Amino acid sequence: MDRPPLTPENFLHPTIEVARWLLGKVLITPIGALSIVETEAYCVDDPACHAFRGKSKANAAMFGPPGTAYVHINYGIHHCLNVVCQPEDVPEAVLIRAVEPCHSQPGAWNGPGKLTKSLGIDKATHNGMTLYDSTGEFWLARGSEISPEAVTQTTRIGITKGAELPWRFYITTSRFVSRR
DNA sequence: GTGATGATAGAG
DNA sequence: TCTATCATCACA
Repeated sequence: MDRPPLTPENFLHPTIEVARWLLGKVLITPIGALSIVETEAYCVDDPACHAFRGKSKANAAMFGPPGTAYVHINYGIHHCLNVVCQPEDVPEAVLIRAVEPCHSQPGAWNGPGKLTKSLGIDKATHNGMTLYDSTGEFWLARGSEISPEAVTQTTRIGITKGAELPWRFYITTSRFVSRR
């Protein structure tokens, strides 16, 4: 199975497009290959974005170079995995909300909190790592192309600001999306 | 030091 | 629909 890794310039397109484009791509993890079925975009002008109010220690990774992992904790307990887009100092990212196991794997994959828990991702060890290094434990690879009609675009979930922005994408037929 | 906030999950 | 729960941030 030939899966070339993604490259940093893949994340230099507009964040919304990257969020859409990331569907069907493959996340390689120590416990298997997972295809991405649900994403959300967070942009610099977006009030829901953690970096909207400026740089801080917690969101510093979002200001990093494209293809960096930004892991944040919300509600004190849940880790969320993002892929940083845009050049350095432009805090935009795509939240990976759900993945679908390529093979049958144990664990829950629907929902950003469960996803990172199942993968053993935590902020201390994974925040700021690159996601295009095929020698690492976590990286992104090309997968099947998803046709636009197979994708549903809708509003984001679980936020109180900017909730009307239709910046969430998921594969319509996937059973692993966290919510329709 | 104190209070507010939140990109969730799970229960009712 | 409602809320438990806690890391992090803003402010004093």
